[in-house]
Amino acid sequence: MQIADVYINIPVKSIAQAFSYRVPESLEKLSAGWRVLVPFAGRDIEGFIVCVYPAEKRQEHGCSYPVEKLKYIKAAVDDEPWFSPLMIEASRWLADFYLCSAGEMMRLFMPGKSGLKIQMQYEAVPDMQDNMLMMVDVHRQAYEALLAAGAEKEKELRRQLEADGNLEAATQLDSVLAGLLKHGAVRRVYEASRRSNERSESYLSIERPVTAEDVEGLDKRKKGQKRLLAWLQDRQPSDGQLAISLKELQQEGFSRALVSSLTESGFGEIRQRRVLRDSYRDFVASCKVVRELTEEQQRAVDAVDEQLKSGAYRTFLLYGVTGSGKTQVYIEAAQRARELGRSVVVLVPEIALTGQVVQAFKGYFGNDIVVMHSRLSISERNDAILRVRTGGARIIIGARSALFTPVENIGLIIMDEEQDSSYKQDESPRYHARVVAGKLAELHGGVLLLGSATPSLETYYHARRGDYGLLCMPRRIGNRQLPQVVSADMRQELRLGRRSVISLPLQNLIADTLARREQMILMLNRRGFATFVMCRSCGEAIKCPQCTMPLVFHRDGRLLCHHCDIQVPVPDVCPKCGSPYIKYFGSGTEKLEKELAELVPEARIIRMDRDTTTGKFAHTEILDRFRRREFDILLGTQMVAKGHDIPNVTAVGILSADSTLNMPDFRAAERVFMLITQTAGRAGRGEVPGRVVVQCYNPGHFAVKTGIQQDYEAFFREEMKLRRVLFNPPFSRIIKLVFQHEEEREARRRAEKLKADFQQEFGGNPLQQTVGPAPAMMSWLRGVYRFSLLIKTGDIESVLRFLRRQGVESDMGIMVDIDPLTTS
DNA sequence: ACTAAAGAACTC
DNA sequence: AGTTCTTTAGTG
Repeated sequence: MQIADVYINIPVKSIAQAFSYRVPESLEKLSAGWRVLVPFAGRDIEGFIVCVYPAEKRQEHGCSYPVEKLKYIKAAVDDEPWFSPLMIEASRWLADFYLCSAGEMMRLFMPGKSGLKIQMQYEAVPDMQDNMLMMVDVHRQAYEALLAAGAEKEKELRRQLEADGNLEAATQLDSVLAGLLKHGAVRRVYEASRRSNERSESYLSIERPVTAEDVEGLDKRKKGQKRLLAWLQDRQPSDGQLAISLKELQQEGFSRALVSSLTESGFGEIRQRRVLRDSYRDFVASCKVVRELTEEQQRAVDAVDEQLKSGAYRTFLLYGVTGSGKTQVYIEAAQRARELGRSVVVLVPEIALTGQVVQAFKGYFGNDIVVMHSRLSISERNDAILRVRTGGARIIIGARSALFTPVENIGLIIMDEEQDSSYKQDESPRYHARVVAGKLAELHGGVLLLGSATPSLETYYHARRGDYGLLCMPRRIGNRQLPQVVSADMRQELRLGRRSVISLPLQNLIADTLARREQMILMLNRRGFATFVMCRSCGEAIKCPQCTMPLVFHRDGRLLCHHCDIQVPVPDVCPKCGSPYIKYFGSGTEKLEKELAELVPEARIIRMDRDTTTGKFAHTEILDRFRRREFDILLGTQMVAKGHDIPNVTAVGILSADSTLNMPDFRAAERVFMLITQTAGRAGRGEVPGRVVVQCYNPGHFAVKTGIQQDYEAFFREEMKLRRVLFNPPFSRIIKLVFQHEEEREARRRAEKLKADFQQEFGGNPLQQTVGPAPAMMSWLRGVYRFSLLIKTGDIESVLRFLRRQGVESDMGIMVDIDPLTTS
């Protein structure tokens, strides 16, 4: 008798452990990595097998639960294991590190949260007609309907009862079913179906070569068929086997009816085949294949190549200024990995940037490419996985979730713009793609290549220490100049009585750029119209009812919470004091758009922020239209600053470069520096040198200054001094714990308790510090008070052990964030 | 004395 | 999370 240890696919901390099941003889093929259907707590649910062993070895696997009491696995979900042993190992390690369950990590390796759709149905137990309960009409009607139908979902049963005219039974179906269940006249059954839906297409198949005689031999009246057959003869592949989809034939002007009549004349037949959806299939290469590398590029590629050949894991930082040709290095490195028969994962920070990388890679790798990100439908992702598994594509391009493509033998993981904050997942499990990529590369014996012009402090620190290989590319290709950046002091603007969002220097730049018929980008890092709405009588800002964050006014008249997407009607009077004096403050992209339209009515303006980029390709579409010069000005949130390369853009305006500088967060300066350099880097990608205006309130701050000078090294030196003094990363690592409880006092008390235990354990050790507890970012969220406690540590392993001992892992009231992006 | 609702415990 | 077991409040 075989026993399987199974993780249940429910993201709940309290059942984050393996449960054992007996493997039925019919399913003896099962091993670690299979997805299965198991009975659990009175229902059926999906689980992942992590281990299979004979019943006699039960003791060794650490549990004395009697074997006879174990339930049987019901079924397998797929025809093969879904998770490789390596994926399970990676999940285990990551779960240990991020203090979540291994099952929760494993879920990330599949598209959607589960592979099964499980629905509850009701089934009548036969021969219960004489039950006392059946004296009541409604019960009898429901029972008989179920008896006639077999098993049915509640919805279907209700519809059935309505159709039969048993309206009373239909309306009280809930309690009727509860009664029937209790008396054993009805039982619940669970129907599981696979979640992926496969798409197929019809195609014309002709298995023997079409000859000129065939075409001639057709009846003279069959003109259309003759034309089609002749066309097919031209398109004939060397082996003579034709298989062309009806859709393609239709596009060539051959109707379905015509194709059928051709088959009736004895040529081929119409068949069905599965198609693997790929919305990026028709992307064309954006540039011609370049073989010549600069000396710097060549050195970088050689270093990666040598490491790849050694088969040992190592991380490299490709530290190259904007325009130094990092993409070419990625392509060459990927080529080397593919030559060794290994898979490649290419990560970009934003889904919208995948298209661009696909275009860059297409010319070199053709259909060896597959795209993977969360905006693809689950079915599309399943198709992509199948393409990887059947060997059709081994270069995976996508956003952070692409890391979890179930793929074998990864030789190279590339993370472009590695400093980008979107590499951190902001919901549980709160992983950082850099950490996951590092672990995967280590387990696969591969190379992790981090690329950036302005690396995160952590990464650059490790590269300088020699933990990572450092590959520098300080020169721009063709020695193109860096853009000229000037600041506009918004305090002075105000002193001169100028209250517009757009400063005079920026107005001049806009006018000049338009006059020269060049394009420009404006970045304002807040969407909406007015960023907060306040009562002028009592000073109260209108807040989100769920999370108490201030609401943002949008031009279409909606009040939105940018955190939980809740929509609230705009009040006529203050909800607190009843005063009608409600005023709108702050400016977002919508207001900028309006002011800009008034300032330069002749300019063609397009806005890009989360409100205008809802669709899968909305983002690419806006950029493409801008690239085609349908617009003069692209304005938007920081998404306009990320990675794309538009040659005719010669000017950039950053509207609020340092608005987040005073946030109580140790990364505030880093964020401001990155924002300025990244955005400024959009200017002057073509022949004309770029010009940039940075509007700010703190032109003297070193992050603003070094940002304007685009001097990463200077910023790094200055910021590292502060980080060292304050024991902040990279000199320490931070763990954020958020304690949540309905009672404010209890939330605080539990935070204090953990802090006391921590000090008991590590007290006096200068490398083990706590900060707080303090009210968390959203101190009240959906009826729950939140307090956060920070741990700064020089020895994260021992802290993780301590937290595990404290039961943090399985405590629903504590949210853990390792290496959080913000500390507030 | 019995039923419905609310809360806690448990899930191989 | 969802089911079932346990306790408690509610009813005539």
